[in-house]
Amino acid sequence: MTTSLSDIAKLAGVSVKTVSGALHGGNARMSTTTRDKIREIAEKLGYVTNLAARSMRQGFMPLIAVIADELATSPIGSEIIRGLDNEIRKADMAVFMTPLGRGRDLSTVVGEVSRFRPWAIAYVAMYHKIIEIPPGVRESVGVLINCRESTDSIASLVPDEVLAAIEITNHLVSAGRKRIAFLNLPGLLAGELRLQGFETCMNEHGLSIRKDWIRPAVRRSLYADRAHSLVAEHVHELMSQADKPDAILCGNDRVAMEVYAALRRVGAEIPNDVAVASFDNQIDIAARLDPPLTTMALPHRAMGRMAGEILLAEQSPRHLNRCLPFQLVERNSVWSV
Amino acid sequence: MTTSLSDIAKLAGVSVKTVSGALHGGNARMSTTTRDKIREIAEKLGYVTNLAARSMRQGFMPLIAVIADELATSPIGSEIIRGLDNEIRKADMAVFMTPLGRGRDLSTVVGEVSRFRPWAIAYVAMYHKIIEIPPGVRESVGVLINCRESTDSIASLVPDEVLAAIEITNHLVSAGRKRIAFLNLPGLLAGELRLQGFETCMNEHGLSIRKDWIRPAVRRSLYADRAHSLVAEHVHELMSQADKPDAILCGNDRVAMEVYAALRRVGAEIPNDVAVASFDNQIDIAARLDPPLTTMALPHRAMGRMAGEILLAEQSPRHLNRCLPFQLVERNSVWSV
DNA sequence: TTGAAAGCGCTAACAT
DNA sequence: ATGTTAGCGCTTTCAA
Repeated sequence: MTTSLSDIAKLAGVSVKTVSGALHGGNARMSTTTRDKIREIAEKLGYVTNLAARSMRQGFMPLIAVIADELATSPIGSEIIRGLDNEIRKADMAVFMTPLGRGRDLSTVVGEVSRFRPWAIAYVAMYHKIIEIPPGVRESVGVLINCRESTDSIASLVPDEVLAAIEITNHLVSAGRKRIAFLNLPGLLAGELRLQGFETCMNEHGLSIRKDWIRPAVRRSLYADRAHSLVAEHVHELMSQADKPDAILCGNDRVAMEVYAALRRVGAEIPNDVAVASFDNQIDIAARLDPPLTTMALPHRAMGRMAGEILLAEQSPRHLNRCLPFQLVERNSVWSV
Repeated sequence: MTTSLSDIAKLAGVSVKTVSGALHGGNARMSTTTRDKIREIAEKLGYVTNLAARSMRQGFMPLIAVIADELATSPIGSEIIRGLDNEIRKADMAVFMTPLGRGRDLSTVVGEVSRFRPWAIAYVAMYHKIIEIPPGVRESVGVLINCRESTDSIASLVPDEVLAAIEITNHLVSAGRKRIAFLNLPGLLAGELRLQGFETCMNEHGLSIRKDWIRPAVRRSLYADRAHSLVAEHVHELMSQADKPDAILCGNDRVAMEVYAALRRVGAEIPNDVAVASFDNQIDIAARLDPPLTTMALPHRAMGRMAGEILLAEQSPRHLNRCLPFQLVERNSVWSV
């Protein structure tokens, strides 16, 4: 069926070990002639390393198992994966992604993926949250991405929501906006932290924070598609006041998308009448809105990359919690061009 | 470190084979007492099957490797994966996804994933296309998803674009629309086929097809984010004619999103003045537009599921090409509610 | 019903 | 510079 080292050894008239050294042992010393001969034969026979066999000796498969929060419809996960993949590829590892869901809880799934004997297991949440990892699997999980434990007993990587809110608010203020409304995501950790940042920044600039201009973008606490959006009515109310906002900060790009529609309906122009800014940089949406949306890009790629570094490190730190900065993506919804 | 069958065997005072039978051999006949005792010990020791070791005997790992077209930012892939995952999970297999990209061509990646000895390899394209699989790896790939070879030498699953276009056009016509414009995706197989369906349906209804109402949504042939969108000007032109369209069929949901904005700018209401319909059902967009968008959902899930069936079948068919139907998702952009 | 032993493909330790 | 051997954890054949 498939070619093995011993097949090659037989044809080359050498021992299996020599073949192993020639093909895999980068530092194995041997005559160039034998090495070349072996490689030639391997090539001709279409030899492919059997990693399962190798793992029997090494004790692990060159795999990083990634367990995702929910059955990720989201493009969110893919950026994280890409960052992680880029990083661990250097160590000749591969990522192996599995979703939770439908009665498959974390413990179950950790058990399932452990059967493959991955080098490490990462857990990634689809939105920034605090989670509880069951004690039984706590030792198995090497890093938490986009979430953290309340006790921080596992290394974790999260976006710096507070800083992001400060930066984007700052950006609005630099653009001369003083009357900023915030259509936030209710019941979400991200929303809570961003509100902190928003208030901090407004205070620093000596700008007044109008409590009734800070509103939830959706009715339900979870920002699902079916959640009833409150954007249209909020925008309508805000814009029919005598004292209108000159900027609307949005909980995420999808909220911004609805804000665009609502603003258009009340005849307000973006950004001349009202600047719009947001969080996420969901590329399909942000780049395609008219005008293209200025938004804070989540550090998904960076979280993936750092997760890789942590998992490959000699000494994986356990009690590390890093907040990674967002990146401001300037488009045309804040400055009039 | 990790518990092995022999550890359990020692503790239970039985042979390894007996343990293997008790834990994995569903049909292995043995006394209930030994079986229970073994299972209890395994549980206590936290035994986890080593699939790599098993694969040494079986010759393969219980993995389906999925090679994706491009570094999938897209949520597109995830629905396919979900369908596939659901299906192959029944056979206790797992999916293992790897993207192409940056000098990692198909042959290379097939080689890479083959080292894991997966049960089968699937290839999935991010958009419907005809591809060329290099002869060297043609035997390794078990199924093509969302694409097909020109020679159909590998089983393939694609969306039925023609039928979808017929159905959505039909839907528009049933809603009383007679003057339908089509902002199609240029240079794409999907666009070509959908145009066929559109024309077929219009002809069947005896409706006139105005050539200058069939326009490309973007300038470049590839529908990338940076591609220059022509939507705004097209809509503006179309709507400033005396004889305006009463419906606009869009190449995909992102085009529809821009059409919404453009229609709003010219003061046209959806769906009263102009109905809008589309292809894709990109959920983040379609469900959130105002009004929510009626669109043909791609059969991603179904393609994934069928791919699983094909790969698990005793006799994987090679020369099969199946066109799977889209599903009409009615929202509020066609019928006025 | 259970045990013993071989062998899957590979690498590491020890020999030559 | 190369060969020999053992053994990773599992399943399978052959014995008992």
